[in-house]
Amino acid sequence: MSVTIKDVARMANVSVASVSRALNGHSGVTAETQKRIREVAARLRYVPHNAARSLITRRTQTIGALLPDLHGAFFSELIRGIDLAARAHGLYMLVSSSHGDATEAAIALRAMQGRVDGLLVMSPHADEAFLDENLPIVLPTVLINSHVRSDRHAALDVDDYGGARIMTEHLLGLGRKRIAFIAGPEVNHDVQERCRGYREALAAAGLGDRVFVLPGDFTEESGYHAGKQALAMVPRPDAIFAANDMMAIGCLSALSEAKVRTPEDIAVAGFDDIPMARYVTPPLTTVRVRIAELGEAALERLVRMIEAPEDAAPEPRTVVATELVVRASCGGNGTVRRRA
Amino acid sequence: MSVTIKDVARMANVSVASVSRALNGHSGVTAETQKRIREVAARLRYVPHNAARSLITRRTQTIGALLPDLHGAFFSELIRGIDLAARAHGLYMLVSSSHGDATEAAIALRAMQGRVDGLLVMSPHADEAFLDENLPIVLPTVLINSHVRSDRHAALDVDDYGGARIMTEHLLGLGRKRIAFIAGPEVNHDVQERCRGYREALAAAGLGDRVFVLPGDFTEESGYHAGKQALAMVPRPDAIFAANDMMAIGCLSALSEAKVRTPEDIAVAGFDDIPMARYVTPPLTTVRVRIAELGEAALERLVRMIEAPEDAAPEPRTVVATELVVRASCGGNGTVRRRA
DNA sequence: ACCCCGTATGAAAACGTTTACGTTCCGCGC
DNA sequence: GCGCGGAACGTAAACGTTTTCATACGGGGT
Repeated sequence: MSVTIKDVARMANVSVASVSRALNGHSGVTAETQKRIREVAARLRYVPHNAARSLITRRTQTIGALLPDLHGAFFSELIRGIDLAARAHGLYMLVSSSHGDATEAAIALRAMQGRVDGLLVMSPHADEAFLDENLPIVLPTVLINSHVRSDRHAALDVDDYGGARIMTEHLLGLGRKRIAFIAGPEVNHDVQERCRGYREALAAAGLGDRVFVLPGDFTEESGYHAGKQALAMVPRPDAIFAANDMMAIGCLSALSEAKVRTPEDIAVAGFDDIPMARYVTPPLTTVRVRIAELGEAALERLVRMIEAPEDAAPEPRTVVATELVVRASCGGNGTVRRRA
Repeated sequence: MSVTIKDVARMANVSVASVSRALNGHSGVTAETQKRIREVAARLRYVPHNAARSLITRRTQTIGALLPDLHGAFFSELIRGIDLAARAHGLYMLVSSSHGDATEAAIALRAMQGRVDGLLVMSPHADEAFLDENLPIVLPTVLINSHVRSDRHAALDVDDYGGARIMTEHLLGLGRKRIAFIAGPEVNHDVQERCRGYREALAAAGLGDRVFVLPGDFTEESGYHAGKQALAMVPRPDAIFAANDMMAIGCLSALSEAKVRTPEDIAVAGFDDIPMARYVTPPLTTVRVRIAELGEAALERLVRMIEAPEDAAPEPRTVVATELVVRASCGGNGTVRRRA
């Protein structure tokens, strides 16, 4: 059996109330009593039972993170950013991921009830109705990269559109005229925005009839296949812009296999700037997303919501900047251009 | 205010006991009563308060993971493995990381009290005394890659020694005679074991006097510097074995910068088989550690401990296998050799 | 008709905290 | 000397569950 506050109280010849006060640093207890209680607590190795505490205080010092998956560099970085910021606020992080379908996500969401002070949600299933159905009342929630536009939940997005647009413009600026785009999973909100950036950049350049979208699913293999497809096109594209880095890397393999030179014959660009992007041959031009910062920003936002009184004005939807990272795969010179 | 079990009971004209029974699928409640209660609960969007529940059941359906850091592919994979297995058991994962010193780790450890059913610990600070001091009584605990040898806690290790030894033997088998080793942080248990594997393989080959250990700290930069140092040695090594992949990659940069050919002049090998290893030029020969499997195995072990009755015999210390992955950086041909 | 037993249900205790509210006591000003 | 105020401390309620125990009820065996 675990040692409880009662044991400490008995040993120190005080009431449980005094123990609670002493250990939490509240007033109403003599310095010497406090000292005595602290000593007894330390001797007994007393550690308060958090479930009991949060039952009464309605605080758990924990935030929940609902993620679709944990695969790859993106989530790794996201979690790291969240954890970093959480730690700074003395918060812990309850992680739940890999829910393939909405039912699983719903179960996970409900399991968070009474365990967390707030929620960070990044899930393709998290639409408005889903949240209403499963989210108990007023749990502060921040949506990350969600297509949901609600004024009841805060939202934080990556500037996918801006990043894709500036990349497309960069390729156009290098003189490329036939730019193909490798898309990702259709349901993915980021993909849609990236694709939109690509389309609109072309349209703005008067090349609206040169939109070539190849299918992909974010995996290296799909990028490889898309690369093959691009090679089969007549006339061939002179640039390929993939919706993420892994597909761009797969595409590079397809090109080098076909002895097509990068960037001379076909320029290649990706999106995300995963660590690997610097190390492939040739180094990959891409759009950097400061993922850890995204996580940090999301958590900071959540903390503000948790601490804010009811009446607090809802903050506007926040957009996290992306930046263009030019490397050899598109014939650039290695500069980084930041974009708001 | 949140809707509680009492609200459901009142609305359904039953007692809270019946609601509890109905919702938890216990016997002692008519099928039709159960149905009615379920309907009311759904209508009111009732979600049980987990803190209250675990206060009485002494179960939280949560395991804690105490990690030193979240940086890099290793922890990403580890967490993924843990999460995967946890999800299969209906468990959630409370993550705490980045505790720079023992004090922070202790705070994190204590904060887990009453929040988790078991603990996965991977921390350089987690020695026997530390655990005794801060770990409340009988919380089931699995130590990952720890140097602590205790029969009170379960332990799970990567076969660092075996992996390093087989890699060194492989390099020797290719005819390399002067093999340098780039070490990692001194306190790191894995590093020590890897270094031991390297030393003993050399000793077994009668090359005990050709042990060259260069300092490193697991970062790419330190690998780069170690590469420079290796180049300055007379006579030069004909192979460099880095204690992890990132240092091997940094080393590759140093060599290519100095126009030294890999593998013709100097073979290079790493350890971990991070995703990037396949993509660098030349692709990196390395020792694969199935990190996700390590995480899964650790969690499975923990689950067994949680479910096991007190009297259960302690399982022996488990070692997770590594395998040799031969790629171009040491002149191999791309095979994988498994090792128990 | 009566007893008994199993089943459905309710009342209440318990889990370990925090905190509102009393109570005691001491010192101070009149 | 007396009342009064405030500090120190204790008592007990509250948080939302689960579970033990008691109770009511209905039916079958005698």
